[in-house]
Amino acid sequence: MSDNFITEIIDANLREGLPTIATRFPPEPNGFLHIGHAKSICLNFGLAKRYGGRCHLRFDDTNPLKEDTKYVDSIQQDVRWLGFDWGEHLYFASDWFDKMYAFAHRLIDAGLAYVDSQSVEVVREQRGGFGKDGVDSPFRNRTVAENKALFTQMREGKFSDGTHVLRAKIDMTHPNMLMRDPLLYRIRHATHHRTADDWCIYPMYDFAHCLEDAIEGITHSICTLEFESNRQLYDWVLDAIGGWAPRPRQYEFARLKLDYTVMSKRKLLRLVENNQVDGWDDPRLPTIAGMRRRGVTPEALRQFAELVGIAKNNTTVDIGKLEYCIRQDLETRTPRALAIIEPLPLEITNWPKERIEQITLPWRADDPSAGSRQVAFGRNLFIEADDFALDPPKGWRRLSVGREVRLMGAYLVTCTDVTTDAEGNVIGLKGQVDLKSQGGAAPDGRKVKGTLHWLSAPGSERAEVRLFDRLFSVASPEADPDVDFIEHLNPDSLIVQSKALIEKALLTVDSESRWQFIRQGYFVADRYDHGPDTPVFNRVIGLRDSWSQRPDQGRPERAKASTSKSAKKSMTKRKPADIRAAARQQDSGLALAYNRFVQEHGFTEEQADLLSADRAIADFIEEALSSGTAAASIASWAVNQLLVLHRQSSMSQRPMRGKQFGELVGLTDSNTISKSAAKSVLAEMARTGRDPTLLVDELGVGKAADPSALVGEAIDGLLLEYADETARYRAGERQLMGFFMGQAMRRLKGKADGQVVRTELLARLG
RNA sequence: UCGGGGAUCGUCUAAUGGCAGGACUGGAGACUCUGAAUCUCCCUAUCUAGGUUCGAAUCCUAGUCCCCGAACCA
Repeated sequence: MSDNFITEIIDANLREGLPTIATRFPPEPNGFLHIGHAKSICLNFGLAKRYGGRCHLRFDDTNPLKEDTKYVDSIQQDVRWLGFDWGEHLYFASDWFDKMYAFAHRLIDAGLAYVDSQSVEVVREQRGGFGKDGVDSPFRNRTVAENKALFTQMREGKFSDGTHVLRAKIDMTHPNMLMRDPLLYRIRHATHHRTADDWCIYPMYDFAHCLEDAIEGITHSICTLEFESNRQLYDWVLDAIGGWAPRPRQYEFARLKLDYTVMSKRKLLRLVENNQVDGWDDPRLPTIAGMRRRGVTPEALRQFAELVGIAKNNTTVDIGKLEYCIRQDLETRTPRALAIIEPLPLEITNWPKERIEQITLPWRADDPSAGSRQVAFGRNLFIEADDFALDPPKGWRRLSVGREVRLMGAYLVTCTDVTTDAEGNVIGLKGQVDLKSQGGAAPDGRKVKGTLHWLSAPGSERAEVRLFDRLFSVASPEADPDVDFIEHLNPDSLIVQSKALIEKALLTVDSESRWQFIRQGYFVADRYDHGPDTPVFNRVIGLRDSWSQRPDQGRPERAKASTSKSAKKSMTKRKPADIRAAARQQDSGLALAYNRFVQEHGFTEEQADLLSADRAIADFIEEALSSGTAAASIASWAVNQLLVLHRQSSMSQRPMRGKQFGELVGLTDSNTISKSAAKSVLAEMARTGRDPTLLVDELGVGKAADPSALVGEAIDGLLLEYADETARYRAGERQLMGFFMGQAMRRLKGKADGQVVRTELLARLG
């Protein structure tokens, strides 16, 4: 697995002393896994592998109404097929129901949870909305004893569904809707697929998931972006209970979206239930089971996950990338076989009727160790209907009347005659082979560009071939909210060719064995329907074809102009400027500071605004101003350097004093140190609170007595060491200046001005 | 309307103040007993506007656009 923002976090955690990592893949057993899950599986298991940690497979089975054992089986099968192993770490959320129940009691004891006894509708109503505060439930202040008694009775089955819930006591006016007293437990008299009727109350996701992680010792709980808001609640629950080691943390990445398909369980389910596809493992579906049946390999899927990468951008991956991974993987692993999808008879008129010649063809032309087999050649042959043209276009290399092509591994043939039916369709060809061209080589060395695959009547068998294509005919079937995605189904996503021909050797191959049908594509013997008497092959993916134009040659149709309601209204957030103004309104000290900054010290209004929104900063600046350094310099440095530090950790928490900051800025004003040197001094000063003059000495960044001599010397050395780059620069690669500047500045440790260095560099580079 | 995220080639993804890189797609060519594969070359990007800096995709400010969140779902 390559680096990404999560591996960076893990690297940092490990450096800080975390002994090992544990991740988990936590599907709910209520549907089949799809390629989006594959990305997550590769991430979680891949991380565990990379860092020598572990990855749990955990079924998040907290909702008995939706879940079923049949899904837990299929999910395990899919994960294993993808190539991952959870060892002994197979868990179910339901394994921890007892513990969770006990934790809920602890929350009640701490006064952090209460039993509410209102209807769903009322609870929803009270929650408020975005920008609209919620209101407290009348049951919010029940006593601990009351809550404990009620919750115990809930567990004992004294109440019917929907009469009571356990809620966290947080804040009904919280800006994050999830924090408005979220539900922790609800009553559900339902039989659970594992715990049967042991329970009639079940924990909600936000309460259960973080506890599952904590109980199992998960260190990095990785989920998709839509759970970002849930993180706050995740942390709340774990902190409220406390005492975790390791304490799990949640991180979110962007889930996979693909062109020309849909990924949500709901939409997939609709396709399955409406019989628009043939079950969850229909080869056109992006489900793992479907892709397996389609003939895609786990290696290709893992390679795809790797190529797509892990980030936080909301993106849609070009399905061509998946197709590339599939082709690349199959290219190296499949033997080459002959098959004709739409046969067109070709009679070799100069070949004796009874004569059959066994032609030896290698399974792979590039690898003799792959072996070979014999294919019968005779008078009555078939070629691919597409390989003949009545009226050949420019550049046509295939067959046409009067043209010569090679029948792969056999003979050169010239078409002499064509028969058509009443409608003008070609129904048969006649031709003559050059009998001296056995093996396919021209006796006189003449160039024959076209090479066709072929089969003879006695050397072939009928087979069913299923040609799959993209499920939807547009790139973003979900883009337009006014059009049902079903409307965009590609009518040609499945074409069954029952009169295809395969060479005899393919009759006995195993189900799920994969082949390249030469010049056609990659095919797999169907996992279920294929057998010696009923050969059935699925086309995994066609070969790349730079001759015939794909139907979607041009740019894929991207999302139509999104006219959804949510897109139209511009979401204006509370602006930082407003927050600062509000701070000054609340605190007259800040307002006064603002005025002083502008009137007494000549700050620009923008500078004054930025520096007077927070007491720690405003006071710090006032102190810096007392150092006697020019106010303009202080303002500029404060805005551009100090605020960043302040954001990382408040100035009030730092050992550095305002006076020291003022002095440092003064050192640059007086040209004692360069600005870049001052930045490194500032970093150190902010950390340790030591005096700037001291640090300048210690870090050795004071300006040299004769800077240009020092600079010249350094640059001469540089140009010698980087002769290549120097030559490239002189040849015109001016963007290398940044490289030279970087090297020079590093070497000079800030003893010189950037400006001087640049001038000298320019002079010497010519 | 409130809160949380995100904007880099057509697509996905790097660059953590110092040569905007890689992959897919697309284009051109070479080779070819698969119009495949392989090889070579090429096209194309830092959301906008200001600022700081010798130097900004990266830091500061303002703006624009996109995504997610108000199930007793996960």
